[in-house]
Amino acid sequence: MSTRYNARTAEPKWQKIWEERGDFLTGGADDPRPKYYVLEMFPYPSGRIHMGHVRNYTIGDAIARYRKARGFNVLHPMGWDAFGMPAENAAMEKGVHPKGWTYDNIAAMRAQLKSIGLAIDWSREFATCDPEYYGQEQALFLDMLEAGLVTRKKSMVNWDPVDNTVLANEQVIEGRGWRSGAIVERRELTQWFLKISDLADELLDGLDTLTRWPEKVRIMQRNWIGRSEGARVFFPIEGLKNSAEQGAQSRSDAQLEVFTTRPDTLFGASFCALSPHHPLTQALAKDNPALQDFIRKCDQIGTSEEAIETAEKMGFDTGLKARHPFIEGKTLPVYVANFVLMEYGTGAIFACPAHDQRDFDFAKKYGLPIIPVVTPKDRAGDASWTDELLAGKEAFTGDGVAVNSDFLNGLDVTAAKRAAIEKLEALGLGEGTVNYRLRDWGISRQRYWGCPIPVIHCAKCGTVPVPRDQLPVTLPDDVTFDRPGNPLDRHPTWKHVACPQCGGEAARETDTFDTFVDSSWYYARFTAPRAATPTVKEEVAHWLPVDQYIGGIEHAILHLLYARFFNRAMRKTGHVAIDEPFEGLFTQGMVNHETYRDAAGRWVAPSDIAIETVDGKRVARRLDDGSPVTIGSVEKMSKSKKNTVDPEDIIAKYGADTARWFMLSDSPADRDVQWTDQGAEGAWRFTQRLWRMATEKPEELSPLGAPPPASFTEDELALRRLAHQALAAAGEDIEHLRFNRAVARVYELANAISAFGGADEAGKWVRREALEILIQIVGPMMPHLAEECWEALGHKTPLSGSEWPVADKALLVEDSVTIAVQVNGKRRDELTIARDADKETVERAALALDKVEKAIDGKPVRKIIVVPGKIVNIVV
RNA sequence: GGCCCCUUGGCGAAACCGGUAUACGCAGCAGACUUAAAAUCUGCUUCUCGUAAGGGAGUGCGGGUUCGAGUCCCGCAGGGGCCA
Repeated sequence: MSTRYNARTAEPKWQKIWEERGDFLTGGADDPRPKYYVLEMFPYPSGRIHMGHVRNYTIGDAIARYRKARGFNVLHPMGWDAFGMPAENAAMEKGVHPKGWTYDNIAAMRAQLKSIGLAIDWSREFATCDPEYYGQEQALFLDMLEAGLVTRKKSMVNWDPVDNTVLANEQVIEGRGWRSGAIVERRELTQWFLKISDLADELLDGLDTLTRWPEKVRIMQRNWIGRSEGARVFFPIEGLKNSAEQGAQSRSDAQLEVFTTRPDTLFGASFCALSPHHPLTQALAKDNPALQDFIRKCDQIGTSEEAIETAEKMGFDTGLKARHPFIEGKTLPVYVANFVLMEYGTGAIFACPAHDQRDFDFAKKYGLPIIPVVTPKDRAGDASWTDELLAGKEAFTGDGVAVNSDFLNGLDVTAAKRAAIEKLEALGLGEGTVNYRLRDWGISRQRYWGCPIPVIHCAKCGTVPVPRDQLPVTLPDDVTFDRPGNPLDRHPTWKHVACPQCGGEAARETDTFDTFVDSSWYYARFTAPRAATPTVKEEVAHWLPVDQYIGGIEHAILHLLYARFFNRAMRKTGHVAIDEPFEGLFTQGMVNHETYRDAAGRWVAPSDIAIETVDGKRVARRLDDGSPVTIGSVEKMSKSKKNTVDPEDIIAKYGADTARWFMLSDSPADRDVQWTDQGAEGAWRFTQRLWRMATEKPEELSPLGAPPPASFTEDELALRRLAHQALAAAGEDIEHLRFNRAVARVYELANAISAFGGADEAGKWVRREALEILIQIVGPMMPHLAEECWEALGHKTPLSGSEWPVADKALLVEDSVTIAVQVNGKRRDELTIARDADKETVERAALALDKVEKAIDGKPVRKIIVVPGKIVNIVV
């Protein structure tokens, strides 16, 4: 019965059986099995899955199936990150309603995901745009508002003039909006914020507990939080003209408050600088057109730190003088400078040009003094060093010894910082403090397709939360997208409501949440997706944290930091009982593909070309007109470069299992993988080979359930050992997401079974044992094919309902081992010897080898190192 | 510029705690089967000297530690990521 394996009929067949059996429905809280929660980052419903999804969900699926077979009660849900701008863009471009567009896309993508054969509990599915979900999100927000975790404040925002919305700093890439690509502008708006910076230390310390996270991600988050210890220093100001300007000070009696990470360099200070948005700057600008002009110029640079960093340093001398806290009678000029950020520290700095690059550049440009106060340790007392510094282009920012610094002289940087802070505190002119790069999370978006912020603005009562019994605040359906701006704001009736407190005329908040809010708690909602409260105590206690979270590295900072914060905020408001939501994190690599361009330099899709090998070189041509195509570099699959491969085409041609197998073979899951036709062909060939092995010669297999034979030959024992070793190793590999190694084990075992000759009863029994183990290992990775083979072998219970086999420990260790024999660290021969042979026996056997004797060449043996089971090294 | 990571055959890669480098796959070559092709099966495939037996070199480059280094340490080069 050597027919071809037909994925097109087998895959839907098993998908139906799994669904009917309810194999992947999660067991209740009373389920005696240990819990295992595996979650992949839920997709945005763009309408079509791409290869990145296939990789992400195949990895999670293999884990889920393996854990289930190992006796865990597995929670493996799926949902949709369904709010966001593409739906509104579609509305503007194609005139379809965001809601219809989104739910249609969800239906299409759900069908595609199902065709991959994922072991998902679809009964828990939800979309973030379901009112049942976002209503609970509004309830969470009100709780956080009450708990003081939310604030509303004026702030400078990144305004995207094309999308007409506020962007988070992380959404600004190289000064442009991450979606529209428009150059971002600065604007001041009143916004809702979640107070993530209040939890900066908690979030930082928590990173140390995340031992099952990639070190890389933890480092990125640590840098993002950017904790820096330093000092606040108060510089008394001279030359203020009127009290209005004094009133604008951050401290009374005309002091300028400055944050610095280098209080040890105070003696090298040569000027102070204010941000263009500092209150004092604003006050001074009121009757100073030149300064107003200067501020405008600064704003044109953009808001990103990078843009500000790379822009030419510009300054405006205010004419004010700041008194040096340590040096009696010394004053520093006060500038407004474009490189000082209002959002970092206090929006004002003192500058020490010798030891800060930006200050250095600025001082050179405006001819301000450069006073070195730290010298490198090996140049201490070397006068020429100062000349070199002044002549050069670079500030000295390293560690060294303090000089020209009065009471600090001779101290290293760390000690000098401490001493400077102590002195400032004694003088009442400053104090040690901690500053963070992390800023509060602005969550207001001027968009329609998002979760409405559940507050009402009343002229009399101020900002009033929407009463709980009026939740959810749902989006109106009758909106138009014919104009830019927020449709909620211009809706004729939606925003007009009575104030819940005084009953007077009031207006709803028309901003909606940043979609990162939606994705910050969906993992918790999956534990009780239909509950009338955001979470259910028993369910979150049972299921959280997520045991294994899987997604792209691109979310290393944004999503993962927000979710960690949100989870803490949920804990403080009584919705969850743990700090860290994701115990294990795995970041999978991207799917790449070669790129192709035609003679005119236009990108050409892989499906439009044919590749042949001519004289050992790969040559590509267009399929339609045969014109030559240049083969370019391998890059991340993207629509713009047209180097995508549609999963649907692959599934139609080879079946889902082939695509899954390809995704798990070869490259480690955390590295990028290159999609190639040959690789896909290879994966497909293996599916056929496995099917042949399971079906071709049933007469060479013992009947199902036949009793084990009394004894085995050496060959039989060898195959049994290999099978059980592969089983044990592959289990370990899958547990640690090392699928490429598990795949290699599968090939090894398959090769051994094919080469196995045993034809007697014992041989048939061993062949069946090995084959069944092979198919069970393959099960989590190519589930449909494995089921089909399993059934062909006579099993009545599907693999989806079968337990993972237990490897026989006695078969995992060999009786004899082959070890290498080295002479002076150089391998000369190998030696097969009993595993438990003692040192002396091994030494004697090693010395008796001809090649070893020859290599020793009569020289005296000085030492023999024996590592049991590994190696012998003879030193002569 | 700072922080972090990576570099192993023609290619993707493996090598667990410092112990036989290149498992497994892809591509390639040779052969079997076939009228022929596809499919399948068998063998070869790090480089180098040699007909062979056998020898030598070899994990980006240069050093070091060690009986022994792809693995640890120092320096350099190239590539990538994040933050600037």
